[in-house]
Amino acid sequence: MTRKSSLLKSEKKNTFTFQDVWDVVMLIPRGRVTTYGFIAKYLGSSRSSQMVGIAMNASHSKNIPAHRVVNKVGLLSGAHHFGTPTAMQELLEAEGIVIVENQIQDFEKVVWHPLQELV
DNA sequence: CTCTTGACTGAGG
DNA sequence: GCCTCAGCCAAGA
Repeated sequence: MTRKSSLLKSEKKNTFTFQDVWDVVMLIPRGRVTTYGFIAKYLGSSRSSQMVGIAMNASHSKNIPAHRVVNKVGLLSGAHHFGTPTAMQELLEAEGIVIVENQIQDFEKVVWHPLQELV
């Protein structure tokens, strides 16, 4: 069917819940990272990247590899929310990622694109 | 119901 | 590269 009309009107809200974010984060391969923006875009709301960050804040005590999510330039913007200021960096380094001054080196080589690689 | 809080991002200057 | 502004919206108080 033609969904032209249904797209013009809101056929479905492009919202997502914390659980949706966590589901995607758990798919990030070991030794790779992704960004808040990519997750938001994958979930159909590319401008809601900040919601992804809030979801990460709520992921404490859960089995979520939140350390594999960084901001668009490879900066460990969420490092402060781990137990110690260096916990996030140490987790990433344990997976082979090189970090200098809170910034991932060779970011383009380790970033994981859900839209491309998750089909 | 209202209001605040953000681990963000893209555009414009 | 820097800074500011506005859009985005779930969750909790």
